[in-house]
Amino acid sequence: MKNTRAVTDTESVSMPRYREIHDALREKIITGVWPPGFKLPSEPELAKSFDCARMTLSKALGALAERGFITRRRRAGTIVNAPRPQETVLAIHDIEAEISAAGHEYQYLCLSREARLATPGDAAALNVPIETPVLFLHGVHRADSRPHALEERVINLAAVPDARQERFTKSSPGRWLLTRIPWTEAEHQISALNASAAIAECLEIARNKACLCIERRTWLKDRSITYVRLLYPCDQHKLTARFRHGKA
Amino acid sequence: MKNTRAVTDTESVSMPRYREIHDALREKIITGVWPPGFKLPSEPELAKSFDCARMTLSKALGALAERGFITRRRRAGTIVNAPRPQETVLAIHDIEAEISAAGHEYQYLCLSREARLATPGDAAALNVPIETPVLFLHGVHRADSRPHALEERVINLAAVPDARQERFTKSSPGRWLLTRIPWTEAEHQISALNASAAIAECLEIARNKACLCIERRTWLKDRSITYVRLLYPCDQHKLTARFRHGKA
DNA sequence: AATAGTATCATGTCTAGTCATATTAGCAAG
DNA sequence: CTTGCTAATATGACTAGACATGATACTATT
Repeated sequence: MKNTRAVTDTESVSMPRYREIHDALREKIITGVWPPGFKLPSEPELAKSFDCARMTLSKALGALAERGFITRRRRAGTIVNAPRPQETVLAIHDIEAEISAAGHEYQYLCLSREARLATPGDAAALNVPIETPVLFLHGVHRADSRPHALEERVINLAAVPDARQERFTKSSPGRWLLTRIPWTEAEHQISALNASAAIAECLEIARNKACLCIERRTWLKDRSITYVRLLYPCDQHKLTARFRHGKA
Repeated sequence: MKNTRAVTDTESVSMPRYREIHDALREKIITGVWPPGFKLPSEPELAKSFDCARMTLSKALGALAERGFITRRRRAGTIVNAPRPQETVLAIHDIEAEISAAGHEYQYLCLSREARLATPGDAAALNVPIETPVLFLHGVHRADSRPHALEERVINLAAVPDARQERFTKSSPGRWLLTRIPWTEAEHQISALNASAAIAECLEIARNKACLCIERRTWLKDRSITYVRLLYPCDQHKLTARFRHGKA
């Protein structure tokens, strides 16, 4: 059978068939017509009811499964999953882009830079053996010459030897790494803390002011690349994350 | 041609062919052999070099494209993308599960409950017209009878009429909603703040102590379901998120 | 030289079928 | 009642080929 379907009235812009099917099935699930635990009809049956090839249908089911709506098991069939714990995608941009996007002038100010063998603290942060060569960096990100965030970073020089040549006096190490070094895995920890005297001074805020703390560790295939701790004064930054089931 | 390939020595457990291909191509990209901007060979060429059908190869490319490694455009071909801004998946469990998982005894204590027409504040939080019927809830989550988090919630009764019947004196509204009401979209905002006197009293912490603040809005297909603001004392909670390119 | 029309080509989608494999149900033996 | 075998079955992977679509490159015209 050739692809001779008409564009139905509900799809103003022609969607691929598999996406139509995907959306139709998703509808059944999120409206509760097919409740959690419900076993859907077999692929051949569904394919027949949608008047398409089994592979087209399978593609739709595959997408639903990838998004966690259903579980497909051979022989057992396909069943509707219980609603997931909330999940959300957090995009963490580099600070320079963030500040520029907000229409402010960006500036990085290096407070200290030291190439050294990993101290116990460095080793724990980076998750590397002690005495691995690392680069320790401490600096402030500024927006319109006011402190915006404090950065403390450890770079694994064994994994990123080029960093030894970089001075990082004016350009932020975040962007430098981001554009040069690929990564496969990242871990973030987000917390709050009261500014210590030292932190307060660097950020020009009152002592004890609440700060948002983002810690990030990045790996390239089991190889630790960098650890960074970013501190934002509470009234200067807010992380936002949006998550949409399906669509994008 | 039938599927007569031998299991190669690098794949101890037989992986699907398309995943093998996916991983092989990903390798080229993350090691920089194919740098950003590089145009890959055409699908028929790659299919030939991997000795598979074009569709199998296309499936591998499709997965890479979905993960943001490449961009595929008709006629133009497929090109390697620049590294993405860091993205991470944040799983936000309901607090009851969180506390139970940590081996503590969970308890929810309702501080106030009021069904009312949306005040301007409620309307802004929920993103609904003013005077929509809403349920306002204020309560404390406790772990081993010590305060763990403060919750302030507004539920859209027009979208969740059943909530009117619920007392929420002991069971947390979060879990109740999570298990009953499906959702399609969620937005999170994460920030830090200093505890006000009222907050400090509810959480039994010192005034001004830094707290992690999570605000969440949930929709079911353009229909606002609930808004919630959770406050965690800084030393009691840390959000963690991990992201792996590829694999799962 | 600028522009409009056209040919071409790479990806996008789909089909109808084959073979592979995990899992279950049912049955038989202990 | 339990254990282990066997057959049935639903999904998983794959193929070879067809047509659709959109972007580009080329060509002819003004």
